[in-house]
Amino acid sequence: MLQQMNYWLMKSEPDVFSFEDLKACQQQTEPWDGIRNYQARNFMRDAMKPGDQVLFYHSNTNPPGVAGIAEIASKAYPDPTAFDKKSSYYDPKSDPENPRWLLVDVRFKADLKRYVALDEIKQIPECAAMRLIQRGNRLSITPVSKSEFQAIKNAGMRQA
DNA sequence: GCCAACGTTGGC
DNA sequence: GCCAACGTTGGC
Repeated sequence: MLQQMNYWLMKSEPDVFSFEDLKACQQQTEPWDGIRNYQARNFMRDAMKPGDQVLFYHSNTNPPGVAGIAEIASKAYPDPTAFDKKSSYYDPKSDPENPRWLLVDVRFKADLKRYVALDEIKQIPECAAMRLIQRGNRLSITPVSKSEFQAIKNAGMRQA
């Protein structure tokens, strides 16, 4: 049975974990830990599936933008950093018997020929409704439509 | 580094 | 259950 594929945009600060870092561990998967927002968690828990495609977005950098394509490599499972007192993601209110925070594994999927900066995304007509470009958006994981995903991927595959 | 926007917390 | 205070995000 052919399962419907979903598309996502996931933000990361490249100083912390960049697309190049993900690519460097190409054979392995990377746990997307530290998500401490219920909406983002619920997307992972309720809608993400292995094989879903991801726009890997660099935030808090100049310029912000989509750096490459990743893919979801696992279903959601408890985020161990929530129980690690030494982790900056430690959450004393997360009960190991009933974990509050989840993560998914992510892996490198494909390079783009070039970076697609936020300024350019704002100019793409297909992307006008994206949550990313709405004022005040802070959500680090957002669903994107197939046409939004394709429009950004196509832009990144065109030569600069 | 600034600051607007947003989510969460906790007193009441 | 309201809402002010607070901490965080992220573009600029």
